[in-house]
Amino acid sequence: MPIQPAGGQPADNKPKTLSQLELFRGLKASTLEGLARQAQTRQLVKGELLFNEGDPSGGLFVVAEGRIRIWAVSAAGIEVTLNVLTPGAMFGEIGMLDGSPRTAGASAMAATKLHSIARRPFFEALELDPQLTRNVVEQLCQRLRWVSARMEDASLRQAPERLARLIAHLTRDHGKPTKNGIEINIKLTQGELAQWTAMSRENLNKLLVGWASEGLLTQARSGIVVHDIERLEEIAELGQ
Amino acid sequence: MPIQPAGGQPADNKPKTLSQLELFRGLKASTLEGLARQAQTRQLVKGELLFNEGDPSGGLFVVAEGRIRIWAVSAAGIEVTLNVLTPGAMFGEIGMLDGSPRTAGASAMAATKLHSIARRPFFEALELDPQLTRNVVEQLCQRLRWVSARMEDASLRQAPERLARLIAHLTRDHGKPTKNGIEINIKLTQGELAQWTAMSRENLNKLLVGWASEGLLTQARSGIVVHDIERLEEIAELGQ
DNA sequence: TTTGACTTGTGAGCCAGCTCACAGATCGCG
DNA sequence: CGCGATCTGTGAGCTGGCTCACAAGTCAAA
Repeated sequence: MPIQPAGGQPADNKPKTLSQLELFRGLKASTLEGLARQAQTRQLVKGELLFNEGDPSGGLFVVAEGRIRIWAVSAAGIEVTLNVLTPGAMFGEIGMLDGSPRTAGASAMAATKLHSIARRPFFEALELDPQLTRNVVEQLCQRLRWVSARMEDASLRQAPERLARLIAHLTRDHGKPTKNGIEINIKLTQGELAQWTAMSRENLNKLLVGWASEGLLTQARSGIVVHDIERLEEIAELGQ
Repeated sequence: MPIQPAGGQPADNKPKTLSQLELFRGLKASTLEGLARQAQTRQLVKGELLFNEGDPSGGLFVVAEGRIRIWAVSAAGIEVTLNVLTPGAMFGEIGMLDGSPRTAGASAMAATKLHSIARRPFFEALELDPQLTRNVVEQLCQRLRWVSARMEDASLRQAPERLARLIAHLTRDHGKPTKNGIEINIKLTQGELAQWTAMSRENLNKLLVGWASEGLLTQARSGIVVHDIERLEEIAELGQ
């Protein structure tokens, strides 16, 4: 299942703040201030678990620095990455809004700084500022479309297609042009990429090596460098 | 991908009206009347296409009688059923809310009666009744959880697990107890079930025949009769 | 009640992608 | 600098689920 970073936030690595979120766009200054005042900041070390599937839901989180992985586990214990969130992305809002327990786990893939907003102040802000409600609906719709698209991917696409789609998206959202291609500087191991695309590490490796030998991309220490984004998108669309 | 009927509406076959929808629960009588007055009714024949992926979005629809199938198509032309909606279910609300084009197709699996509400009157009602906004958010959250769960299914579960999950859910939502088991009287061909669980018709048939020979269920003309729901849920949870 | 069009049941063979089993490359830390 | 630990690269099977190819039911309309 190729899951792309949500929202398409720009990929610079500066710490992100609440006011930069889509969700809070166009709010009254007073509402925004109120929320910011009540927000907590939290620091996670690499690998630290933020919450588990089934935990009671609290507030929503915003990634300020680092990387958060959202995952689910099958009955057989296989873990699949549902999403990897980079600075500026928001998560946990569903649990906050409807109060039901978390449906997936979240943990830090690196040292990560988070902002969090508890349910109470958020609902107070909802009362005070009708724009926030509109934003919430808009964000939910967007999330829903995104998840639905992922679901189609998961059931309609073959492994190479899924991987190509993921890399193409990462290139678009996080790519930095260099002399001989576009570099994706999010450092992900092949194992992490494999979980993300729901395939085995070995299979992923073979695909990557194959594409590298065709000159489509190179694997550098810093990340993948894409040389032929057109061809990659072709594979993403049509398979092989 | 085992997709279960959304919302868990009761399975009786009486025509459904707008006022019975979760989305419209607790509204002022005047709001409800206004919406009802503006609602259109539409009759579809078996197989008729309501909308296609990519079509501009109009209003939302409510199934009054019959059955609507929501589907997506892969680049290779394979069609997967994302959902089958029975009376009382609502769909198309995302397009209505955010105005983006339809992300999946919808067509009638049988003669079907629909109510539809256009964007304009809905947004007017949103202004007039704050309860409607709350309901919208709640419904969106529910839908989102549901789609996410389906996505997990799609990438984490094997074919037998997916099928068992679907049948277990259909049993819960649409089952009628009879002398020797619970009968699911939604008539679906094996081909339709196969699309719904994203597997081949042949594979599905083999699973069904296998389970029948173990006494887990029988295939009757009227639908499937489940004899051993516990065992079925066991397979749904753990595979084989 | 016959006939054509769907459905259901089943076997044979194939193949993408998985697991298992290593070898070599790198990386971070004492 | 050296040494576990973690990644990356690859080959050898295995297998779930797919396609293909029919035979045998069922059902609805003439």
